[in-house]
Amino acid sequence: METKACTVCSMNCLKLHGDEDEDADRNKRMLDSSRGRKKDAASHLLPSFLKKMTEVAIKSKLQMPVSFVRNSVTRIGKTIILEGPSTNKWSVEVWPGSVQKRSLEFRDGWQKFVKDHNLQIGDQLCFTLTSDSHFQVMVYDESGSQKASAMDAINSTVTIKHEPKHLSKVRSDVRTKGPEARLKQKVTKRIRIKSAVKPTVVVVHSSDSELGNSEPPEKDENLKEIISKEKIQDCPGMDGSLADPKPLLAPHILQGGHVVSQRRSVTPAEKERALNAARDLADTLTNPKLVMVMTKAYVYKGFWMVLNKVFSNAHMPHESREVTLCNKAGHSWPVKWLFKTTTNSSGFSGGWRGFALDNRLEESDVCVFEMVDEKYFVILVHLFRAIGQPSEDAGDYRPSPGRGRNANRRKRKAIDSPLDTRCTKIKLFHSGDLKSPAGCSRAKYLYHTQSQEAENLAQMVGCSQKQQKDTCTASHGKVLHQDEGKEVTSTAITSSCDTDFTSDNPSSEALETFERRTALQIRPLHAFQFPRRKTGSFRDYLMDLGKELVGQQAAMAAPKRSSPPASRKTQISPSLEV
DNA sequence: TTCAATTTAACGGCAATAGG
DNA sequence: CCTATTGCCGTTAAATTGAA
Repeated sequence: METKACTVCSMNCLKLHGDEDEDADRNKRMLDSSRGRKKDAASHLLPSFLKKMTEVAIKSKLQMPVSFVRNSVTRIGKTIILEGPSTNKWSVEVWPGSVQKRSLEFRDGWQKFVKDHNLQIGDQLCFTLTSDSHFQVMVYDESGSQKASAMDAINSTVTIKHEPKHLSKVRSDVRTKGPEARLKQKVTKRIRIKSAVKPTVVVVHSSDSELGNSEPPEKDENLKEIISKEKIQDCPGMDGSLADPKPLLAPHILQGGHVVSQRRSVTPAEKERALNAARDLADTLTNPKLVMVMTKAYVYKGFWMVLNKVFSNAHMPHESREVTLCNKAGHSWPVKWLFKTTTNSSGFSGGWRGFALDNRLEESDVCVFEMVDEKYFVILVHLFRAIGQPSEDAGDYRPSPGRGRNANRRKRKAIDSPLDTRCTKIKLFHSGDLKSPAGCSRAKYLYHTQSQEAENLAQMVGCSQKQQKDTCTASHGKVLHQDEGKEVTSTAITSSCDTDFTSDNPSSEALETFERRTALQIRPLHAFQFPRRKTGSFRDYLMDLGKELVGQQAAMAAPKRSSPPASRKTQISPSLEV
């Protein structure tokens, strides 16, 4: 029987991916607007970067800025199109950066572009990513004037490769040739080797939040219904015409972890308008709701989103736990809710930063937090921008891999996971019949999964909790950062332990089941050892330091600030205890 | 409410080690 | 000698806390 997508699903899919004709139209509109043929307020929001031509850029390759690549990597394929001021196009291959590995470089085909545009050292080029793998390039000379010789440049080869039509293709290309290529190759290689020696599998528990589970709880029918209804209302496609996809705001620019707003200052009238629009919507909502105007501390730095005390007490959990924030496009972000009894300033902590960045929140924007599920604490966030459209912004902003450790974890999960996308960590160990020392793989080689099934499987193979020393962070005497030109040092020694679930004696039946269901070869662990290395000089230093600290505990107990709460794991590494 | 200090945890880099 | 593996060290982003 033929299965057909329902109307709403089809519309959402088209809104998301577009179709060929629509893409062409959309691209054309964007290009027109960015060339000034047609005024479009959204044109300045397209991701772009500026490059001054150097000798290297003239002779061989051009490197994209790391920050640009970081924010737009999913939109840059192996082959990209450069559209010059003449509107002619050049096909250029993109390679991982040879100097700055987190960057990407224009290589094959770039020389042709340089030659055809008669580019010289000092020329300045503005690259605007107008659609996936499609850059519009403006060329200026050293004085800042548009370069006349580039205005009518002709592609001397006219062998433009087809532009990627689907994002999935682009992502595939990026995975093959992008900056993550090395990681993939390395991991793939490792998997092959591990398989060859029949690794033992140990399952490690991990929370959903840690692994960036971005889907709302399945039982959240209330939210589904709300979003579904609103999508239908929002989408003119119900009458047969598709909605014109609104361009999304460009990702925020970060400096030192803080957002550097690229937006002009907001007028009092605009603030008032956004607030009124939010209040108007709030008045129509039947669920518990809270209207909040964003401040710098919420969305630019710190990212500590404190909620109104009355609302918190009435509707938020009276304990610290994970909640789910959703935007109107239906995407969700797991966010840590920190309940503080002492200061009465409970709020969103871990995860809120990602939500704020992904949804391009800015100061003076107004959020209406609508509690759509008080059982699972699912909150729908309606966004009203101080600058821009007067109505609610229902832009299709999605959880991004972001930056930092969570980002890498998500990226790795996407690349490596041999299971489905929702399973717990799988840790590979050598089997005991290898002559090399048995030892744990390092965290960076862990597989990440998060399903209840995998957790059950872990128990099935007889896993038990095991404390395993993984890392010891010692910052004593090291310069941590600069504070007003003065070096600030830390006197703390901290250690952290991974809590793993391992098994010394799993049943063969359980292992077979696990092997069958995970498609991984596993074998009982005969010897579970962590060989210790020779004592190094730094280790000696730490040992001495540990002794010293034990003798000076009284002195250490008087830090600049009050002592940390008992829950904190401030301790000297077990290996340092004397 | 804001913000700086502190803690936590991921992971890159490197060196030691083992095996071919 | 080369390659693969793995433990340790150090850095850093993100999370958390409490004082101002």
